[in-house]
Amino acid sequence: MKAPGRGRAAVTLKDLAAELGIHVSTVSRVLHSETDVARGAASTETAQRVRELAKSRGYSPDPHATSLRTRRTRAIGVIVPRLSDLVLATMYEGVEEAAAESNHSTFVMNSHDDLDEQRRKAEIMLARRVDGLILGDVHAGSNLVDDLTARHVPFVLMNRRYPGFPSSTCDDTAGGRLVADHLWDLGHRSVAILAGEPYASTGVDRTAGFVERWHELGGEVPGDRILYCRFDTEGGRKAGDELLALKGDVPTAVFAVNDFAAIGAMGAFRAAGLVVGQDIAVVGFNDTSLAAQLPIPLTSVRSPMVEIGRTAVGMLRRVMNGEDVASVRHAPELVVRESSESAGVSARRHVPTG
Amino acid sequence: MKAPGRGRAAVTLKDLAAELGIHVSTVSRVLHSETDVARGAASTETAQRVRELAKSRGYSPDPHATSLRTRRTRAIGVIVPRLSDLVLATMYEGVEEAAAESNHSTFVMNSHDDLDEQRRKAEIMLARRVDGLILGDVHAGSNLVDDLTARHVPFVLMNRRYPGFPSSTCDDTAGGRLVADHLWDLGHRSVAILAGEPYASTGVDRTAGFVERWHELGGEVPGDRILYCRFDTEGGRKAGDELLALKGDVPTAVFAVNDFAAIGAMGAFRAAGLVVGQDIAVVGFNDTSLAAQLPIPLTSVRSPMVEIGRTAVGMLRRVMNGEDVASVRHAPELVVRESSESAGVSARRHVPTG
DNA sequence: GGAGGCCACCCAAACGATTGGGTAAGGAGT
DNA sequence: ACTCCTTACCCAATCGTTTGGGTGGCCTCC
Repeated sequence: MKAPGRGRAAVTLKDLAAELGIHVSTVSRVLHSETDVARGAASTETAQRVRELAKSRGYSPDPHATSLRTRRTRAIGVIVPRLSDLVLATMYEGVEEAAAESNHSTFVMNSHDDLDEQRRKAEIMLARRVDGLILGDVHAGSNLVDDLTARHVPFVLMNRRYPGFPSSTCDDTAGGRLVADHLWDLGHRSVAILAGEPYASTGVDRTAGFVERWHELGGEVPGDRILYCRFDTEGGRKAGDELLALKGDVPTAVFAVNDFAAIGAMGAFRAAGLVVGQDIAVVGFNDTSLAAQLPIPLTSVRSPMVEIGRTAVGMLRRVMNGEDVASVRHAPELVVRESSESAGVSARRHVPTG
Repeated sequence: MKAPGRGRAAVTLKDLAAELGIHVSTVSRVLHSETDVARGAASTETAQRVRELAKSRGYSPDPHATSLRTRRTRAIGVIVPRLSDLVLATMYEGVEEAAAESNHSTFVMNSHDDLDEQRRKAEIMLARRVDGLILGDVHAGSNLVDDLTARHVPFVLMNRRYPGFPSSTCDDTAGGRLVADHLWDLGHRSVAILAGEPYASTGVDRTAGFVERWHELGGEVPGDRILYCRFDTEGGRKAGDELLALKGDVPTAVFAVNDFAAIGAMGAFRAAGLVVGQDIAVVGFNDTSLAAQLPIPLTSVRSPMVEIGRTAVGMLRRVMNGEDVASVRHAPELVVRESSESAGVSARRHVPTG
């Protein structure tokens, strides 16, 4: 009669030791150092027997006993705004892959981009005694990073950067510049930016890169043509509607710092009778799998999301080792599609609104 | 001089006990039973002092020590095909919420819908000694569920069902029937189904529900009009192209068992010169946040994804308690939008392909 | 043939929390 | 005055691993 629902008493070192008639510490040492016979812990022959028995009994070390003893868990915590954001979910896939390769597990939690929740989730992770944290949701000006530093918690940033702390991000500034060049070359001179949330470096840097390059080229971006918005379709839709409601001409091109916002904006434009790719060019960011498959395929800046996640893990491992690491900004790449293929000069400049 | 990168020696029960001059077991008992003073473990006064000190020192119990002793981890493992699938990511949000409420942590891993990887990930979770598993990626006919049962691992299914095992899913059959009624009422008589992967009960049930109701209404669905496809835009695009390449008339309505597949199909239709919502009706499934914001808003069946995740946690807790639980099928709801608003009778029946 | 050096192990103390069983002091009951 | 009960604690084993430090026996070397 066993406890209902729970079962399978795991095989322990002690079990193996007893069955082999040797001491548990010997077994431990043999199993611990995979390759060589840990500093003469046992004879080659004994080591062989140990490993065979361990395998046949399906021994797997109890991670809690190990952690208790070694003070490390081989677990890392990941906090993202929300996994239902495809961008973060994809980065997390990279994190999971890379973590698995170095024999680490990952905990992931959603902070919903809320400052309190970020803290709360971080505390939960630390209470779980993770070895380090990857923060994918850092807010500009948040002091969480300072607090974690003061507490000597090893962590790195992902997706969004924060000056002075190591981060694995896309080179968002460069991405913004790519878009500026592209639209300028097409002849566009009147543009607007759906800039994302002001607390996220992603949107801020993409916008800044665009504006910087646009100025270099001799263009200008009026302040009211930079609209903050959420990083999802709904946010893009709203910002698109706002843009159309502004006094003055509708711009001939729109740069949305996120594919989903771009999709939402495309909906708004279409509802207003504009044909995207013809009357108005739209460019997104991240080149999510959707972009290429949309009814009107979306021009977008490809960011290596999986790689960003993988890099974050590598950096975190180094930080956990006490090394200093430098931030990595992954190079983006522009992928031109139908949504911005027509030249700006041929685009309608004056659109009757309403 | 402290170890680089790592730090903050956690305060332990022993520390508290020493400072109060009482025994560690007394402290444990006081802190353990939140409300009452555990079966007279300490005086009200002492209990008070203990709790105050614990709070001021920021005591948080070492989960590994606890797990080692109690043989339970308060962690549950979640396996999904991929978190970059918005549907699963959203369900996972429900899981995370509900788990947090009952003081459980969650590990989540991607199996990429690969049978070997499912097993591998499950083993990793079990090696981590999770208390139970939530499988969001079960394949029809896979024997993983039987193996887990044989090993007395508590688990429940989510998203996809498997006869004979408890699952929290959408009532996919009912969802399929809703779509059949909707399209039939609009006058459509020639339909096709993008049915998803044959190993996923979601697609299979949605398809079966549709076909069943369609037959009841007097319609028919030729076998070659049921196309299997991946649950993403690319899969939908391919299946859409295949559909258009079939001999015979293009159907007037298409039911894609997944919003992303629907979006991909819409791309294929548009590329072929068809206007979705006019020449051809398209209906998706899940009513993801994208559906409403698309340039051509997509009719979709809303499934309560967060609730499905939450329910899975509740069920798993009961299973872990050794209780028997019944599967839950959450009721879906049809949300009609522009992509299927025009009547089928007025839709073009003969489309020149190419 | 004695010193020294492996070799192949064993011993035992941790790590932090839980928990079944004490036990001493004080009061109540008879 | 004796027993019996509470109250308010303490004791110690235990969970499974890790790891610094032994310790015999055998071999080698000069």
